[in-house]
Order: sequence, then C-alpha cells, then structure tokens
Amino acid sequence: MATTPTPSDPITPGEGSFAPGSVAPAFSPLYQQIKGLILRSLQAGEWKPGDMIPSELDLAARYKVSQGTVRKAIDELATDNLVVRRQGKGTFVATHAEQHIQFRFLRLLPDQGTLDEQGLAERRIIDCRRLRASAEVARQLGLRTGDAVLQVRRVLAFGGTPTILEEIWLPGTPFKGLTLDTLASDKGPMYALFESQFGVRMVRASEKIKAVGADADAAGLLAVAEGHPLLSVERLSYTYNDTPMELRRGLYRTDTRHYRNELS
Amino acid sequence: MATTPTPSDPITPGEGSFAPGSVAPAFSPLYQQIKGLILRSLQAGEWKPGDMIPSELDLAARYKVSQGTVRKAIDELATDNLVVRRQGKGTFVATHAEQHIQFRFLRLLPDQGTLDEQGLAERRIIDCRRLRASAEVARQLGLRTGDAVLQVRRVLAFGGTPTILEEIWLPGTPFKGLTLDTLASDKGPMYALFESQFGVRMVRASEKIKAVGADADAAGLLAVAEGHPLLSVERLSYTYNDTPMELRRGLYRTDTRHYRNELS
DNA sequence: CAGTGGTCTAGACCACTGG
DNA sequence: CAGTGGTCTAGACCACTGC
Repeated sequence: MATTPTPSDPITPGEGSFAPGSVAPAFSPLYQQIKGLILRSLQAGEWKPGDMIPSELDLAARYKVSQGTVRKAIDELATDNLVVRRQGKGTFVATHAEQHIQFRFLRLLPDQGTLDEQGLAERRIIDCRRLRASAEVARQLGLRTGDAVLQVRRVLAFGGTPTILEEIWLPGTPFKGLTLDTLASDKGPMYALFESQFGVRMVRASEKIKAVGADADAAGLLAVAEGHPLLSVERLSYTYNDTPMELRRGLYRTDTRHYRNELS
Repeated sequence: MATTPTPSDPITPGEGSFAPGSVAPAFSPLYQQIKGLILRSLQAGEWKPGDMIPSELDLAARYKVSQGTVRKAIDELATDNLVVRRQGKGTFVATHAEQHIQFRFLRLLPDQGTLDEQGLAERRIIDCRRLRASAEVARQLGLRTGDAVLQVRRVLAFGGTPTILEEIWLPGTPFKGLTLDTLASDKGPMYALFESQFGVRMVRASEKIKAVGADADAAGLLAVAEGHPLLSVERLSYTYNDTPMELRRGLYRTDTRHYRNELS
C-alpha cells in the first residue's frame, strides 16, 4: 500500500502549506482520516458489496494505529450504512441485496396490515429509452444538457392494484448496456441490480414530496380518475462521494397506503 | 442516590429470577444501564431542558464506572437528540427553544429560496377547545374514549400566503391550563412552550403522509379551490419513555413548497 | 488558567460465530 | 477452539471555552 501512513509520518492537521487568505485547515482526528482511507477502498471497489472487510486488528496493523481508532472509524461507516457489523463474523460492505434493507428507500406502507408480509410489489416495465438529458435532468444529475441518459418507466402494483408510477433517469455512461430485458428479467431490488451489474451502489438519497393531481397519463396507468390526488416523490440518489446517480420521480396512490417518516 | 450501583453490586444480566418459560434476559452492557439511569434523571426533571448535566467525570464518580463508559452512554443520548454536547462547555439537555432545531419537525421548505431566511411563519390560532376524545384520538394518544383532550386549530402562513392548516390534539391532564390566550401571545415554537409551561419535551415523532383533496373547510382556510391536492401529514409525537403526547394533523399546500426527506 | 468534552492508546476480558 | 466484534478500564494528551 503506497498510501499507508507510516508511524513516523502520521497525518496531522495543518501539514503542508495552504493559500494565504484561506482558512487554516480544520483539525481532523486520526479516526476520521482512517475512515477516509477505508472509504477510498470502498469506492475503489477493493471490497465489493457483501464482502467482508479486513478485521479491526488487520486494519489497525495496516494503518499503524490502535484497534480503538479503527473501531471508531468503522463505527461511523456503520452509522452511515456503508458497512454492517456482525458480531462474531466480521464487518461487511452494505448491499441492497437484502430483504430487510428494501424499505429503507421505499417508504410506502399499507395503512392497515400490521405486517408488510402481504407480498412484494408486482413490477411492470413500461419502457426503457435512450434519450438526451433535458436541462433540468442534466442539472440534477451533474451532466450537461444533451448528454446521453436512460429513462425507465414502470408501474408497481400491490395485490393487483397499480399503486406507484415511476419515471427513472440514469446517466448513460455508468449504465451502458442496461436494457428493458435486463430489467424485466430481473427479480429483486433494482438497486441490487445496479450493484451487481454496474458496480454502482446507492448510498443516500434526498426526496422532495408534493401533493399533485393525476394527469391523464398517470390516471390511466394507476387506474384513478384524472385529478385524483397523488403523492409526487422526487428522489435524487447518490453513490459514494456524493455523486448523484439516479433521478426518480414517483407518483404514489395513497388511498390505502401512506408514506411513513420517523422524526427524531 | 439510593439507586446508585455500588462497585460490589454491579448490575449484571441474569440477575434475579424470572418467570419460567420466559426468555433469559438479554445481555445488557454497562453503558446501556448508565444510559438508562441518566434517562431516568432526564424524565424525572432532575435536569431541565437547556440545563447542563454533570460532567463526564462527575457522572463516572457517581455511577462508579470509568469515564469511557459514561462517555459511550452520553454518546447514545446525543445521537438520540436528547442531549447536546458542546466541547469546552459541557453537555446540555436538548430543547426546542433553539433556532436551528425548528426544522427538525417542520419539513416544509420553499422550492426556490436557497436560504430559508424568508422569515418565520405567521401564525393564527383559529380555536382552542376542550373536548372529549373520540375513539380514534384516544387510541393514538393512549387515552380512553371520552377522556378530556384539548383541540387546537391554527393556520401558518408564509409571506402572507396561508400554507399550513393544523389540527392538534393534546391530552387534557398534562396540558391543564392551556388556553387560546397562552398560545396566541406566545412567540417561538409551540414545542418550546410545552417545555417551559408544562414540562413536556417532545423527543421523537412518527408521520404518516398522504395526498388528499381539500374539503370545503380546508379550501376556505388555505385559499385554494375545493379538491385542490394537499399533503396530509399525520404526526404522533412522543415524550420520554415512548409516551404519545400529541396528535397533529396538518394539511400542507405544496404549490411552491415541498416536504423534504433525507434517506440514508 | 482550570474545567469541559474529544482523541488515542494498550490491554484485559466478554459474547458470538463457525469449524 | 480460534477469530471476530463488543465492552470496560486507566491514563495521557489535545482542543475548546470562559474567566
């Protein structure tokens, strides 16, 4: 490891020079720097989603720090949902290919059913097209207007009732090769497919929620009257490094379901 | 402190007997038990919102554990937003009487305004009535049907535009003495008033969000057409100990604002 | 300057998992 | 049983605040 710090060369704040007029570099504790190094390895794909990362003692040896310092770094990565700790087994790179993770991004729950074990959503892909990014889509995805993007539209149904209409935009380059067939033949979460097929892991997302009336298109696909109130959920998802990687606009029927949010 | 554990009497798992057939008590680390003790003091009002709690060394001495153990307990209380740490000063009981805390519960942001410095909401109380709890309100607040409750209705406006219509139910007993005048003459967050006047601190909340059409009443108060899509936000707020203390149903106009949610 | 929280270490021991 | 993460301790030192 060329970048491994040596004991005689600890990474210290204020090291090196900086432009006059700029603020002095903030103090950065060792464990934060270790966290940064582990993060770099995650981004670089040194350990893939589902993989076990080296043990705390191994990492402590690698970075020449104490186990406690590595521990604190991993603690933060765990609360960021980037890794998962399993006592007695090890620490693993988080993945969307797990049942209990599904509802971290899909927050629409049935009003009644105590358990959400009323089956998974039935999915129907409407189309998957190659387009040029509009100004708005480009801005949000960090592209330039006219850049290649993929657009996917699909409907999710629960118990036969069409409930969610989604329009998804993906940057063309990282998702080269994604086709309707790939999507249609896949079972399991779409974000798991992104991980396994394109090496793109969604890490966090930001949603803007509004109430809107169904237009003719949405009304038809969701089997409601035109003007029927729907939840509009616009989600921008980010991969490592705060890079936006997916723009998604969902229209949710909330007749018998609701969007659940916990404030704390 | 009658309940302070002594060094010869550490609180250990499996202590005491338990009913046959029940599961063996789960292992509970020391720091969790310390957290529990601190929590009890918070609930009992030993330290009030805004107060500084004893230093880590003081608490370590009081509970006869190491500073590191107290530290981990306080760490969890801090991530639960029950206390706030301030380096060099101390650890303080969290309070809603702070500017930057406001938007932890009110998540409606302007679509455009980069900064939310377009002023606070103008508030108008419509009414404040003493009622008997309906079955539904009683169930959610953990009361019995017919128990005394307070109902407050109010409208929040931004820049003169009525935007939020709220209906609030409070259990009668803890909020005895709350009147329209109290509410109307108060500036500052309602939850701060609850803390200072009634000793009730809201700790977390759960929201159910739907899209609905405005009824005649809401349409009039929010100055929109009947049937206009509105966000319905039903919030149940809890105080310490997971005790529900407020039920609130808000109708939000989302023409120029949106409900923001961060997924991570 | 003293007092607070924040970092880092080294080491002991515990709880959990799987072979 | 060995290997993993989880807890707990004791002590040193650092960064920040306010007097």
